[in-house]
Amino acid sequence: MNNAQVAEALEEIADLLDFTGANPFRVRAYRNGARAVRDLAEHVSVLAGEGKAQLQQIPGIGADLADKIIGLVETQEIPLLNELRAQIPASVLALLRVPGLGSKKAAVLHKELAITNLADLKDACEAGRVRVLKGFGAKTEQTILAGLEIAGAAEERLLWADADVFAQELLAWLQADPTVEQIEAAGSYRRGRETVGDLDLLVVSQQPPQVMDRLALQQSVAQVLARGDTKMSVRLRNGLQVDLRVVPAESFGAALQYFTGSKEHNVEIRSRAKACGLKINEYGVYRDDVYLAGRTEADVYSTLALPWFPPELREARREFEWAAGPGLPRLITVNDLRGDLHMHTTATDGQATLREMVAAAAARGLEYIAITDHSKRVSMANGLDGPRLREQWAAIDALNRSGEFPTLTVLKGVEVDILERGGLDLPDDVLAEADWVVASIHYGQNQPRVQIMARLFDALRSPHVSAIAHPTGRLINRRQPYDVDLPELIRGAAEHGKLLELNANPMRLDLDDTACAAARDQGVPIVISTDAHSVDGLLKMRYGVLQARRAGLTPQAVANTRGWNELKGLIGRASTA
DNA sequence: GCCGTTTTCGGCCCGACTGTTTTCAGTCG
Repeated sequence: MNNAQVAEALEEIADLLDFTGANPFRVRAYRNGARAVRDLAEHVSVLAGEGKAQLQQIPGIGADLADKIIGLVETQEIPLLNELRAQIPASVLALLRVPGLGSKKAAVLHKELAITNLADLKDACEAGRVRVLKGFGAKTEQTILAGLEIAGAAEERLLWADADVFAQELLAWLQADPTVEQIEAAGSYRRGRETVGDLDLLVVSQQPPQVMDRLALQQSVAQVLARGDTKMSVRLRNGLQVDLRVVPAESFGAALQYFTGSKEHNVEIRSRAKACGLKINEYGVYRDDVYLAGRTEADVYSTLALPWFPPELREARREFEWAAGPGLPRLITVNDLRGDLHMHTTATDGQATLREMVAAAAARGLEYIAITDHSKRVSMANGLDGPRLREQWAAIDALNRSGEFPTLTVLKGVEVDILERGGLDLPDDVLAEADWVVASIHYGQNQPRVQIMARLFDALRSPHVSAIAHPTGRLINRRQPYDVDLPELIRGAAEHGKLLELNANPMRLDLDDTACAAARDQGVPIVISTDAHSVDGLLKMRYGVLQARRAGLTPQAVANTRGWNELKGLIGRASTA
């Protein structure tokens, strides 16, 4: 039973309790518990084995949830969950995904009309049976029908990189309005989440209606969902919802703080404010209704004796602990990175030649790059065998010697496949000649965990391997990662002195922020690499950096902030953490 | 159900907008 499964069970209890009209704070307690377990770097099942007291160390897990988790780990079930499932069909929970339907209205639909799934709901709306219910009306019925389309359309969150395109477009569009004095995008986009569910835009203007009119005219806006004096919501053609808030200048910082979130971070902030006799809302910080601050975020935080938090840290994980103790980490930036250690060329499945990649990297100011084309097992990509690889390495030697790119060192590398039956795809004598070897799994991804781990440890034990590339095999929104025991992999990397790669491809980011933080805590250096298959691919570094920032990584925690000679010294050196 | 530099009980962030209401509940972020 892994953390995700335990978290899912607690989340399901929260959903079902919510549906039954349970105490909302009890519902929230289950949700908080689920989140705490999901964010845990260790195995919750291991902690459960060590006893109740261990589990209760986790913030958000009390005596009751600890018992339930222990029971779940031991018996694979939670009696409360079984009872709730018997009471409420699983398909009913789908109703909660319809925008505009919360637990209260959904429960009424289930109870009064015996609606158990989305198809029932559609029928009932079309037959006019919903509008006659108490608290519902014709308008609600229409809202539900419109919402059903969205719920049905497999509501997918946008990748941050895709949301970024729309955010920049909308910001530029609104910026052109002369009454717009300040503008910023907030929400999960500003926090740099891997995926973004909606965009929050914040504007200072003396003329809110004019700004709202302008937003409605933007070419990608399909529909205005709601519009008031200060707030407007629209839906873009691609389905993305955009919320616009117009606030006075003295409230801009408070509103930016508020709408950046996360929700959990804000709950903590407001609780603290309340404890000091202050009130914080999106308009400012108040004592007895007297305005104290709100113009900038730093002003707001300083009323609570807190530092300004980089948005990437605002998840109510460890930022408050850091603020109270050692101070916030100096987060890594793109400019800290001096090399890129994973990229492909036309020798295998890349779109640019060796020379083109090298020229682009030099133009970007990188000090070193490793060319890491695929090995022969990856036949679809025309992977390299020993002779072809040595041929490429000879070309790299010649390029380095030529002096054509004096500021850039090109390293002889390879992305060697970890074979299905274990072992590496190239002989030791070839790998021994490389400057840099990343090992990764491409085939046999459905194998059981023990087998996957055995293969990964084959790579960790090889004296020639420098780093494990895409250690979880995750593809966001696409495919389940392979079954890897991440804490064990991190321990193995620490023991054998290997690095772990954070793939900067925004569709991969296969070490999530929790995993990055766990590696940091175990003293395993992270290497952020683009895995570029084209010249433009080299620009993706910033997506990986965003992920590293969310994990609170400093430049010291990331290997390729160092010069190549220093980085080389990290490989094979067992961690001291 | 969790939690405690006022508390082991009584709190738990706060406001905008909508629709169905004649003063407010539900939903959302």
